[in-house]
Amino acid sequence: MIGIGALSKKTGVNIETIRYYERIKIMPMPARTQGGRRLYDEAAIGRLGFIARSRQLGFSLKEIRDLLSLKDGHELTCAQVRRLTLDHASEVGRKINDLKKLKNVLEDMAAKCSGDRVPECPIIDGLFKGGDRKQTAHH
Amino acid sequence: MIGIGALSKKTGVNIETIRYYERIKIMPMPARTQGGRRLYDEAAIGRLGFIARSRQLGFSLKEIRDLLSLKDGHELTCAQVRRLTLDHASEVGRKINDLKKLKNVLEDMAAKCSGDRVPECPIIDGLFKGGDRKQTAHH
DNA sequence: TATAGGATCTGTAGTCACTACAGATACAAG
DNA sequence: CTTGTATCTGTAGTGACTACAGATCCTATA
Repeated sequence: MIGIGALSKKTGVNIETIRYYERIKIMPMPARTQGGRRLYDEAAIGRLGFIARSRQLGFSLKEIRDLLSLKDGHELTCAQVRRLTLDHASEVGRKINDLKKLKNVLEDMAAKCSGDRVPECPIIDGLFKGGDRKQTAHH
Repeated sequence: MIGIGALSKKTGVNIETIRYYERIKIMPMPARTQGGRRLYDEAAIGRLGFIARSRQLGFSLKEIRDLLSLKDGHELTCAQVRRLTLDHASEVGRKINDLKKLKNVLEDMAAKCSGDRVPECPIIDGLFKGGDRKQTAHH
């Protein structure tokens, strides 16, 4: 049984964030000392670690909730978890491609710029007369 | 002089977002009809297009404000714009690398999963017993 | 000319995943 | 027993929007 500070250190999750997770019910309400401090057991440590690692892998809290519902109530099949993971992976792949294109554009723009103190900046100009294309959803 | 609907169509920026940009003063207050509807001129169309394209390139509204202050008051030198752009590009590069690693982890996890309805899911298990490493800031 | 419908108006609240703060209490070390 | 740190609760702020309610304006058709 450890306190919130120790849990924070163990998992790398901010104290405020741990309390936030409790508030949104992704972490269960922990035991308390007679003085009111939170006390976490092994299960809580494992669960928070799971959440932290999943967040690092870019899963949303909603997705993590789905993942945890498998563990908690066996509501999802393993195949569904696999699907969720692969969907997430290809989403990441799409994001990588978007960002690569983006990086090229930025570097091309910067290459055209001499760095001198000229009244017209090619980067600003380029951004201004770029035509009106549709926006590509990447979030 | 066009209305907000036409401006939205022209730039691909949501009407609500245009009003939001006005509220946070990144777009100037437009002229109005006698009935109170917003009317946008060429300058406004250009400015919103600039903002939209910059957002697509992943610049924050704060960065865009900096960029625009060059155009508005010539407060930034071209060299500073170049710096901003290249910093942003290398930030994007870092993000690409993070995401590539991430994609590998996800795909490795999914590969270990048979897809059968087994009581223990290797993905969930992997996430649970991953050890406690520090979180890498990627935002 | 009346009216139905769309477009637009204002203002506020919700989203996501946190983070920050204020003021009160608990607890451990000297 | 005091001092200092850790934790408590509750609320508000962040960024970049998005959504809604209820009012008003404008236009096209009957």
